[in-house]
Amino acid sequence: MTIQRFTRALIPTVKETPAEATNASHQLLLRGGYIRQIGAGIYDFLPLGLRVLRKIENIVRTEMDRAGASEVLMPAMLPAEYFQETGRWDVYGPVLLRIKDRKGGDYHLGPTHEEIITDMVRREVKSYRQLPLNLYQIQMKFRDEPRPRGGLMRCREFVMKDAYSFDIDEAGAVKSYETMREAYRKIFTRLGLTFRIVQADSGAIGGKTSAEFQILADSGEDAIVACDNCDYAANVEAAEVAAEPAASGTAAGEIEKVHTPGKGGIVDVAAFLKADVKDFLKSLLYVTDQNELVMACLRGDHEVNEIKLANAVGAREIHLASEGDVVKATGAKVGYAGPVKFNGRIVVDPSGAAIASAITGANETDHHIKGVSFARGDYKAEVKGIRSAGAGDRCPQCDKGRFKAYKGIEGGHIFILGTHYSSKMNATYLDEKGDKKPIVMGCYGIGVSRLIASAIEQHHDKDGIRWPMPIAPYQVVVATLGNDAAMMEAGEKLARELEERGVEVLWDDRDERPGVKFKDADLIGIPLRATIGAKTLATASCELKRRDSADPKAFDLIPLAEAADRIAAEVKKAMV
RNA sequence: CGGGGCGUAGCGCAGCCUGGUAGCGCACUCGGUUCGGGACCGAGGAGUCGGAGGUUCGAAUCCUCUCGCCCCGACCA
Repeated sequence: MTIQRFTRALIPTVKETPAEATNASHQLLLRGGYIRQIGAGIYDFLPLGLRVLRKIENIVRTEMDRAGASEVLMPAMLPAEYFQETGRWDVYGPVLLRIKDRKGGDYHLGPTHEEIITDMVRREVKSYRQLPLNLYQIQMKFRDEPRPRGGLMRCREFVMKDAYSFDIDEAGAVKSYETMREAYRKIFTRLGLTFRIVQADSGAIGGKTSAEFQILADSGEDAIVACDNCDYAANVEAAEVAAEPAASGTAAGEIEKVHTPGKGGIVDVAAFLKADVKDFLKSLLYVTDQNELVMACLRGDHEVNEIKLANAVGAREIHLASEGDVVKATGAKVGYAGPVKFNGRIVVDPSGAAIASAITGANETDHHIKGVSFARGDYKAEVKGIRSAGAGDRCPQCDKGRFKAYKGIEGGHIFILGTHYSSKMNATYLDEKGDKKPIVMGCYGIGVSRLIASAIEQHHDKDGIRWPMPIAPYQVVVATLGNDAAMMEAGEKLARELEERGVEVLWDDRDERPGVKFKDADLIGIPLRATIGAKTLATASCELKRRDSADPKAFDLIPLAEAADRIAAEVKKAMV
């Protein structure tokens, strides 16, 4: 085994923070010489970056194998016919990177591989005896993201582990799903990540059973809520809201019109009228994909959940109505819409319907109305849960706890697909009776390259990265201070002894001042640093410093004779 | 795709408003002094000023177009 010397490695660290990087992981990956940008959302992996990527891949691979899955490798470049078969060629839109070959044939780069794997299975699987089956791959995926960002956080080319399960029935699929869920739990734990398994919106492709593995980080793009009492956690998009008290109280008096000049926003009006935001009935106008105009009413302090709203009105997609549409529909400027005397479909959230005496827009510019009651019948509306869950809400599962809000990075997503693809692609098997049945599928993704960034978001300080041992590019860095023959010999010897004990070691043999070596070691984030200086060498010892120790100056002085054994033991212990 | 910003040496930036022929720090090369938390002195090398067109005696600077990148929003591993 050759010892990896710093002088023979490509580890181009930089002192200054590149301007384009705004989050910690992106900055540190660039500064530490892990990655370099090639284009928007396209990166080189330098040696250190690739080492971390491989570490993560291997953990994923071993746990997938342990869970009974088999690894395959599918092409990244795909003929259009497969996506055409399921209709995704048209549905996917511009995110699909399309290319033409020399003959003008349509191809694309794979953003995910449901069709291809389904094709593989339908060719080879004929009988229930061949099922269940779980196949996975670790491969580059391509998505022409509208907006790549955050370094490895959101790329156009990224490494993903995608697995697909095939079962004879729904019960089997659920079992496969549960197995994957458990495997994922192990994977994320072994990676040293703090995460939450979260109920998610499964998107357009059906499937009620779905979970996201959210890595908690302030820089995360997803908002999630988790109960402070039980294990319930959900993406706010999907979070259920505990049942609201039934619409009770009725307004005492009559509806009264109030003049609220130039006060469009709820907060402004509330301040102006000296009223509580919770007494407001917020009214928003939406347009569905079928061009239907819908008014959504919620309690003033709540936010609409557009996914729930779309489901509530039976639309595939909805978007806020334009200013012009609002004016046309309400006869007032934006900010004065309300359900009373509104001519059209209205959906009200239970918490909005429960307001005894609400303040809401008068559908007249610069005017609101007070004393509105749903119970009394001041307006007609469908009562449906359409608001997003938020911090402080009561937990729908245990009914005792309250929600806390977190930010998360979606590291993995698992869900049951059912027969969505298998029926379209005619992937069937014969059961015991000889009946032809569609295979029931599940799919399970992990954003492998994204996990590199996620891990750094969770493990860094002002000096650099603090890798968890299992995914560190090297486990130990040996820093020799000085380059006389005796020092070089001692450094090489320690590095070699560590190698012999299976420790991954980087020997910083550069002719650099101590400060430079220390700074680089901290930046790169290698968990353990063994330093041999002139003074320690004189006493045949070295210093062992831990990157994650609370006291940055703390270290153990250990004899060189014992160093390799002690360090190897410490590495082993940290490998979980 | 909507909104905002930036492209000047490998990296970080100044110069642009008020046109006059390109500069600072880091990095790099050579020499010397240093050597336990990103050393110092001296001497160097390095730039089609993102690209194209225009205005002008003269354009990094003004105008038009274009390409790229970053950030904020609608989508996703």
